[in-house]
Amino acid sequence: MRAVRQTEGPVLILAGAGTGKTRTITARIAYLIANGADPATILAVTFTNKAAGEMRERVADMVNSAEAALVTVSTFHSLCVRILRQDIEKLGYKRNFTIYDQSDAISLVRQLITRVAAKDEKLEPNAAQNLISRAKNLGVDAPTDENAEQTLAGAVFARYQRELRRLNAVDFDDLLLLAVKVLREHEDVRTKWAARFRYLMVDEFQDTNGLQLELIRRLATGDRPNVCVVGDDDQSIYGWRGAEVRNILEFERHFPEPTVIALEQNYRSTDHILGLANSLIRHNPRRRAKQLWSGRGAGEKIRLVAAPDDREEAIYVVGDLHRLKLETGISWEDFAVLFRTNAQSRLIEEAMRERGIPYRVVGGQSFFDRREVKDVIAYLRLLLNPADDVSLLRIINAPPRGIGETTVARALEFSIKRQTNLHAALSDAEFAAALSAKTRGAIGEFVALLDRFEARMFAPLADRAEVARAFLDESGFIADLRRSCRTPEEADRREESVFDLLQDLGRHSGAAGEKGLRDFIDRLSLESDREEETPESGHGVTLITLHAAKGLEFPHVYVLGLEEGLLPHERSRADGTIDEERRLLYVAITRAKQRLTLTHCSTRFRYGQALPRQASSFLRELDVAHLEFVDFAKELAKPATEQAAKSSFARMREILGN
DNA sequence: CCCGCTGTGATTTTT
DNA sequence: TCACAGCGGG
Repeated sequence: MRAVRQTEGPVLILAGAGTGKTRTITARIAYLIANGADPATILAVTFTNKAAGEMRERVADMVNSAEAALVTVSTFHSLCVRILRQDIEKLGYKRNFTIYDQSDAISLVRQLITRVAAKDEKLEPNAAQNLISRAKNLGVDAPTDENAEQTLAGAVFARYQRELRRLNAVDFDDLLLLAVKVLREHEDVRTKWAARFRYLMVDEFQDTNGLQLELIRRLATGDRPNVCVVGDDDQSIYGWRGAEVRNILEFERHFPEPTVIALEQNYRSTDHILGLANSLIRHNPRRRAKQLWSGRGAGEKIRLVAAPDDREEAIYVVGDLHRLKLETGISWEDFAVLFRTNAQSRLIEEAMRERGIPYRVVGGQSFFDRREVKDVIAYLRLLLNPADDVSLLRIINAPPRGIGETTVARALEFSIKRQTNLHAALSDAEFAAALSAKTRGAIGEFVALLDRFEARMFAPLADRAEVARAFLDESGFIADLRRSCRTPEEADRREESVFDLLQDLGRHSGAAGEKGLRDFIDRLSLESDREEETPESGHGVTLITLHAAKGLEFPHVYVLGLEEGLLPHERSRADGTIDEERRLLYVAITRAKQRLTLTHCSTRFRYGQALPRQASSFLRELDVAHLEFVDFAKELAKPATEQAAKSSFARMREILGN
C-alpha cells in the first residue's frame, strides 16, 4: 500500500469516510520503524486526546513497546506545551506558566468586564471569550485597529492579554499562538525542534487552522520534508471554530509536489448508503474529487420519513428502533440517533423513557461541573505559580477563612496599583498595615499555609500525593467540601473524586519536584474532565449531535430534522456556510453501516410555537435510486385513511421534485 | 444562605 | 417554551 510505503517527501492522503484512516497512520509508523527509522524522530499529531490515545495503543500493538514509547503521539496543544515549557522564556514568560482552560478564561474575562465596563455597558463573558478565542486562532494577539481599544470588547481583549502575562498564565489559544511565535521569531529554537522530528504526520488535517498549519510548516525541515497529512475535505465541519478547509485543498501550495493518495475503498457502509452520500456531496464545489465504493453489497435502501411534527418524529424513531430490536435481537448499542442541535434530543429522550429503552446522550456541556476537581487543581496550580490570581481567587474562600469580599477587592486594587499579583499583595506589609488585626491574621495564616506547602511539595524526596492530601486537609478544604454537600452520599462521592485525583497524582510516574507535579497538572488541564464516554463503554442507544458523531460508526442510524433552517441551519445562509452544512449531512449519512433512516417534519415546535417547516433543500440533491419513501401513517400501525396515505405520499414526491 | 421573581435569549464544541 | 443568570427579600 503506497499510503504506507511512501515515507519520503510530502504526502497527502485523502481518506474518505470509513476508509481506515487511523489504521493507515499507525501502519505507516510501524513501517517506518521496521525500515530503520529512529522512533524518537517520529511525530504524529491529532486533535483530541482520545485520538492520540487510540493511536498510541495501536502503535504499541504493532511494534515492540520500547520503540513504541519513543514515538511522539500528541495533540496539537500538548505538543505546544512541550515546546513552551522549554522555550517560552524567549517570549518573556516564565517557564512555570499556568494553563487556563476555557472556564478559567471566562472567569478572567468576567472579572475584566466588571473592571473595564461603564455602568451602561454590557458584554457577556462567554461571548467575549469566544470572540477573543476566534481572533487568537487567526493569529491575532491584540485588537487590530486603534478603534478596537475604544469598544468594550476591544478593551477587554487588550486587557485580557496583558492580564494573562501578568498572571504568568496562558490560555488554550496562547499555547498555539505562542508556540508558533517562538518558532517564528527564534531560529535557534526552530532549528532545535525541527531537528528532533524527521517524520511528521497529521491526522484530521481538514480541521487544522492557520496556526496549526504554520506550526507544522515550521517543524518540517528541508526542501522536501517528510510531512504526511491525512484527512478528508468532505468531512470538514469545524469551519465555525477556525478550521480552514483550504489547508487541505491547497496542500500543494505549502508542500510542493506531494504524493497524493486517495483512499476510496470504504469498509463500513453498504452501497446504498455510500451511493446516497456520494450523490449529496457531489453538489459541493471546491472539493478533491473522490468516489467511495465498498464491497459490502447493496444493502437496504435508505428510508425517508415525513412526520407531521417533531413529537411524532420522535415517537416514530423510537418505535421503529424498538421494533427492530425486538425482531432481530441486536443490542441497543448498535443504534444511534443523530440531530443538528442538542435541544432536539429532548423529545427523543422522553420517548425513550416512555418505552423504558436505555440511552445515553453524548456531549452536551456537562464538563463544566466537577467543581471540586477544579478547586483541587487550583490549589496545586498555586503552588507551582503563586502569581496565578485566577486560581487564588477560586480558593481564597473555599473554605471561608475570614478573608471577605471587601478585603479581596482591596487586595486586587492594591495589586493592580503595584503592578503585581494577589499573592504578592497579600504578603505585602504595607497592604497589611491598612487592615484590621483580625483580617491581617487571617491573611497571614493563608499566606503561611501556601508557603509552607510550597516548601513541602518541592522538598527533595517529597511524596507529592501525600503532601497534596495534607495540604487539602490542613487548609480545611476537605472539611468544607463535605460540609457544603446536601447528603452524606454526595459528600462521599465528591471526596472520593478528590482522592481519585490524588491517587492518580501518586501513580503519575513523573520526575521529582516541580516538573513532576507540573506534568501532572498540564495533563489535567489539557484533558477535559468529562468522563470517558465512548459509545462502546456505555449502555443503550446513542443520542448524539452530528458534529460529535464524526469518527464514530453504528449499524443503525437515524438522522432527524432534515428541514430547511435546521439542516442546513438558518444561520448558515447568512454565514455563507451551506457547503459545510452539506458536509455535515454527509458525515451523518456515512456513520451508518447497514441501515439508515432520514426524517423530517411538516411542523416543528420551537419556543412553544408550532412552525410550519419545509423539507431540507439537501433532500432534492439525493439520488432517489437509493431512497425508499416510508408511509408514516402506515408504519405507525395506526388506522390511516387511504386519503391521508395518498396525500403524504404525494407530498413526498413533491418535495423531491420528481 | 436560599428561595422565587424577572428578564433574556436560544447551533455546532475540543483543547 | 424553557432554562438559567442575576437580583432582592425573608
